[in-house]
Amino acid sequence: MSKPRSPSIKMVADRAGVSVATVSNVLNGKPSVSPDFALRVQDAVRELGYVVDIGASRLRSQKSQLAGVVVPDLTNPMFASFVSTLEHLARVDGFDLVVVSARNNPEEEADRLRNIRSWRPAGLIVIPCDGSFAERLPGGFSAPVVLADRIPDKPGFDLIAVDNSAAAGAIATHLENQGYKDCLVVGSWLSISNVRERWEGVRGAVKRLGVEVLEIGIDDPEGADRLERRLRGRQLPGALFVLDHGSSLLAYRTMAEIGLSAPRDIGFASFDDMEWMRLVAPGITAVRQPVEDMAEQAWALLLRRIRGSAGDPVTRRLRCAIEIRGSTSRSPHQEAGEAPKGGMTCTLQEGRYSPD
Amino acid sequence: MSKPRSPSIKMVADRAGVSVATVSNVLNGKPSVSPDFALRVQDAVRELGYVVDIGASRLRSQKSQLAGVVVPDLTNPMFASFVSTLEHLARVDGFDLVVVSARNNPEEEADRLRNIRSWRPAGLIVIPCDGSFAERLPGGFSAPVVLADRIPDKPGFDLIAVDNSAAAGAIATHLENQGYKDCLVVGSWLSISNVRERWEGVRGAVKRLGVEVLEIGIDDPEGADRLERRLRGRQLPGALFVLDHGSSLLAYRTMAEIGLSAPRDIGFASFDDMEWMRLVAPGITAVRQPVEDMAEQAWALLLRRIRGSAGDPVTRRLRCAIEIRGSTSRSPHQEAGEAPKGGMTCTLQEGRYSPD
DNA sequence: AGCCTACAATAAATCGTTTCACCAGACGTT
DNA sequence: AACGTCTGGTGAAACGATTTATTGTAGGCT
Repeated sequence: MSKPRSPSIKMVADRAGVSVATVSNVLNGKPSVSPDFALRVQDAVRELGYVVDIGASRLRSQKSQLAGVVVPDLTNPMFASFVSTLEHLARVDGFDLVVVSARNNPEEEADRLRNIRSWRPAGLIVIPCDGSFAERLPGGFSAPVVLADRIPDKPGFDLIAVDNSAAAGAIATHLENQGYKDCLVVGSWLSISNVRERWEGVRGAVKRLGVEVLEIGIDDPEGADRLERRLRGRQLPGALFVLDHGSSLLAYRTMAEIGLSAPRDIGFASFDDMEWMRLVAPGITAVRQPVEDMAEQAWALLLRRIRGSAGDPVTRRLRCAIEIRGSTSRSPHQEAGEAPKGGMTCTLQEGRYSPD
Repeated sequence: MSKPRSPSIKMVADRAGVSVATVSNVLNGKPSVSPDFALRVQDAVRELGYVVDIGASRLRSQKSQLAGVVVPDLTNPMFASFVSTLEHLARVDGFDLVVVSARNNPEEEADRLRNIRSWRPAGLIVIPCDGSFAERLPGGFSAPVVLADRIPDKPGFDLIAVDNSAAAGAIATHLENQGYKDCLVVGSWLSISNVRERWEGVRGAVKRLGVEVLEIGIDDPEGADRLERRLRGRQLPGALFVLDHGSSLLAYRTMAEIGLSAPRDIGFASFDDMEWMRLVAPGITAVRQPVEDMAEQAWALLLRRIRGSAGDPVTRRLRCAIEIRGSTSRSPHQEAGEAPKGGMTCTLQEGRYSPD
């Protein structure tokens, strides 16, 4: 018993009693094919359960209906919903997606990028692992590439990101207005552009608030130790502002282990507003990023490039909202750890933050 | 200016001064090609930045190095890490993945399944939306299919799932042992097999504990209303046990809005142990599913089928662990809402749960 | 030398499509 | 009737790879 092959266009043609060219014309909605022939073809297609071989189709027509997506980590909820939105949009335009995760590893990213080329995608959407992305993009890659969320060191790419600096600055201003004197800013790596931009946003926004930065890496036990030692030290900072999701989880857990509670012992704010941040009591003040918008814009831009729109690389920055919740409150009535009541949402106007 | 095409094997052959067949032999590590020719080919490959066209390759060799993955919802962290693990494993075996999300919609799932056929994947791993999956699988689909996490109504598929019944039963027993008198069991849809199995596991495990079930759907405002009304009613149940992640988020939020706190006013336990459940204070008692194991086994099984292992469909059940935390505690010292200290992990022995 | 074997390299067929050039016939015009 | 002009349909050539069959060459053996 030999393996059953999928029915080919030739079988359809035979069964319908027409030529393969006619079948192809019917399937691609070409004009100039008579209604009765079209019907016969459609019947044959249905009876055989025929579906086009998209690989062969692309090979001949040189038109790829595939886009590649590379993200640093699929298990990060933000990237997951980025991909999910992207996939939906792409399908609407008749594109399929091959999604790969670089698992926060530049080498793995380079490998995936090389590998993805062999699919001959029409375009790529990439959230790079780090700034040196440009060096890892295989030379002579001709399909358009749109970067999202993070900026590479070298310019020259289309880019959709959020206004990290303004959003982080707004949080810092909020902390200052709340009366905090100093703030420990924690992030994974400053070599990741958005973390760096957030840190710079903090520094640029405040003058009275004393700020200090701590890099703790990604999944790095030594970084976790450094953070714990810092939080156990005598000079506990007034507030903690964490610049990315992974670090937020770690920091919040570390605080709990030490026995620090926000806002009682220390103020706590985070970039990346995750589901759980409004479930804990009190809720955690955080920056909410417009992930769906980012995906939407990235796809729209890529599609334009695929369709052939030339022109200089575009950079677009989307505005974030900030969610003020109990974890940064210094007014006594919030300290009791009452039920998280949603808090307050602030949209940033013109990149500025209106004081509390 | 015409579009630059990717270099083809022919260009490599020309540049190396050999035939295309030789290039192919070198690239596929065929024996019987002299070292100096191999070297010349490799040089040419490097100079041109050539990568094989995987579509053309598959077309000729009839060997697909692609597997399809269909999940109900990519933004569910459990499925996200399932996919992430899968993707890593597949790459190790030289496979690529095309991942699609059905967005909890059976029709969309059917559409994706049809569409994915045109890629001629070597196999499929599917977490079905609901029990009627079998009817949506396109007829005459010849590649092997491995289902994960959820059982279809009709048997006949390879299946990797967790032992829902035993794990849910263990939670119920735990609640009973803690002295709870009755428990409201909440899940999205009992038509989803694992939710149903969990509910049946609860019913089968306990005799003294009074149980009652409530279906609230997925993203259904009316279901949310029903839950809220039930929790505001006079007869507040002693405990709440939520059977899936989406419902857990909703239930926990609803409790907070009403002003109910666990375990003070009501016991609270959940299937699906998510990051945030040990971050809130007190931590939430939950079933921890072996997602990575599930992905591993699913991939291993699919690979065996792809390689041609015949035989009857296999069903494998993996054992869960349960995390006992403060949210179901009736001993007074935990009520204070102290820092979540990790709680206690229980591995289920032989599917039985040893009492607290 | 003559013959057989083993090895290296190649030419050509093939996979499932799309596309291009062409063809037969119907139709309209003078 | 002779001549263009559509119209609906087909055969065959690509696309970029792998695989099979074939060729040429060198070496070993009698």
